[in-house]
Amino acid sequence: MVRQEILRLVRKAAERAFPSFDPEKVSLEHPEDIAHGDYATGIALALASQTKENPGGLAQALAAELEKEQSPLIEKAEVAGPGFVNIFLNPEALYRILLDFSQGVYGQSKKQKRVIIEYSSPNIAKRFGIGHLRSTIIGDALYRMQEFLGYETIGINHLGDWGTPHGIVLYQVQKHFLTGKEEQEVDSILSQLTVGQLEDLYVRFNTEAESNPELKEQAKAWFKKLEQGDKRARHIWEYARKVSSQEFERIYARLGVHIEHVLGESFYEDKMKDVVEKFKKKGLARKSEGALIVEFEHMPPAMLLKSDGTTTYFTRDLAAMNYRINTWKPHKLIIETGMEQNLHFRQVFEASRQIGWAENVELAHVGHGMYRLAEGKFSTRKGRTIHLEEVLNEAEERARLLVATSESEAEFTEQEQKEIAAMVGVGGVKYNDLMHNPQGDVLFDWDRVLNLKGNSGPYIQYAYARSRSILRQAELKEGSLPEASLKLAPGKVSPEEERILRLLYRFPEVVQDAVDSYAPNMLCEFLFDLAQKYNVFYNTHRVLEAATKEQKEFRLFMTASVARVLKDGLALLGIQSPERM
RNA sequence: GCUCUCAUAGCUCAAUGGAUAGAGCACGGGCCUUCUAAGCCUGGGAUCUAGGUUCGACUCCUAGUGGGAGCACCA
Repeated sequence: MVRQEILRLVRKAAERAFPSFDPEKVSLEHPEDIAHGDYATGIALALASQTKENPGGLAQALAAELEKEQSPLIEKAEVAGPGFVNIFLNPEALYRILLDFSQGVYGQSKKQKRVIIEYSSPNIAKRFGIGHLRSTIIGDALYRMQEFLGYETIGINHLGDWGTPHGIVLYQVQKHFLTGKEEQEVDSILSQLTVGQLEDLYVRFNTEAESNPELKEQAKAWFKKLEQGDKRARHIWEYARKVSSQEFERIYARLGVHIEHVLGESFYEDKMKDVVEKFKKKGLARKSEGALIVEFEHMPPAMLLKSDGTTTYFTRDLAAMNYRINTWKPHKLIIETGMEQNLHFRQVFEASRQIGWAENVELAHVGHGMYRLAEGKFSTRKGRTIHLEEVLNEAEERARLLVATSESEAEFTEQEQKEIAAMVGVGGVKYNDLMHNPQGDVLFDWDRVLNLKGNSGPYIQYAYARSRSILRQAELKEGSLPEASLKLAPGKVSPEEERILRLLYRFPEVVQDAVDSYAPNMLCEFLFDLAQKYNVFYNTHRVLEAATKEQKEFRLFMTASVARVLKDGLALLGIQSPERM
């Protein structure tokens, strides 16, 4: 990565110029205006305020030391403004980097660090709602970006398949479908139940329970039966889990998401007893009002066992922590869920540390905001949800209407139209989710979710399709760009081209930043910026009819680099790039 | 009541403490005989309030206002 190398050089120079300055405090940024260079550092300013020296003089000293490094990467370092040192990259080095990019080589380092990420984690017996899109897609993007950076990444789908809510489903199925039936009929009755029906039963229960709170006791009793291994409870539960998993797999396939391990809450069923024992033995658990709790210094307590002896999700998540850390020995464990679980995971992490499981692992909870309706909020319990399939169908339909009016070189067949509409529709829905900072809520608005113009997935896909169209018509074999195309230096190329060149090389560092801050929206931003700059170039200059052979080759080279980065960048977001649209 | 989180243009979002706060949507005006107009150009518009820290604050601290979430038998 370019930034790492520049940072190293600036630190070395700073050590010589200002021996008292902590090299760790060296800051590096991309100036907004490219006239201010590719990188800039304001450390002379920071230092000057401490030593009361002239910041301009300090900056001069730093720039001089930096020049002495004679790095092939740096063309010049100059002092500007109140005391910034602006660093300009050497065009030739830049070209070499971009040449690698055009062939998909990004200089990723193999760090061999192992990272576990838990994401998606829908509840069984409910259809896949728009709300589950966030965890699924943010998690998927983080997964892909980490792999890109060279981490060994393990994905886990922590299916919500255990706990009292499932008692509701068991109770309802028994009451409405199985009461008074013969044992041999049960299988055929169950096999006709759909996830939609299970969800309806759940919603109905909650409505009825509002006027009849006693029902909740029934649900609890059924969950207890399940936990104790009651045959009927087990039977219904297994069926609900199976039919839900099939439904989820269908959605995942459509989203292009694959999660290696499906280890739902029920997987930890037999591992919880041990967890409870360990906490008791270490004196970390205490009886309170009949329940068994763990206490914390600056947080409310969390419950290991309810007064009826059943476990809670706190118990299960602790068992999951223990299992994952023992099984995979990760350097880092990330859990992606809604932010309403922030406190819960702070408790789980703290408890894990108290008992000594987390000594060699960094724990991170990424809590995302939820989809919000302008008129109020979604609630599965009350049946106010938007199912993801509905959204995807509508998005694909809108994309298909646009594809039909495409000005692409050739007509699309029916099949091609369908494929493109799927890539564009699904890509648009995903991008709309990922472009938001995970922490914030996302206002659900049909027109926005299905937007195919402006800052959207399809906008980036469109820029890609245009660039590919040019490369096709140039009949260029991939990876066959001649070195001759590198003769044009920045400064000799147009501003539209230079802006692209000085943006492209940042791709890997943007991915790094997005991973470090768990924010795929940073990559969205970058790709949109790049697509936008390419569109500006596209509208200002010709590639295929460039004035000189040299210029044409240069523009083809740049187009190939842009195409590659757009495609690979979208892929990290889990979005496909159609060759034509 | 306590804790966490958010507050930037009419709307939806950007901006590791740095140089003139950027986009998109919407609205007004332009650009297809030329590589895809899902595009480009152009115009108006914004940091919740009051203090503080800093050479420098949208960013950090304190208080307040407003939205969201959580706070033991739901997950």
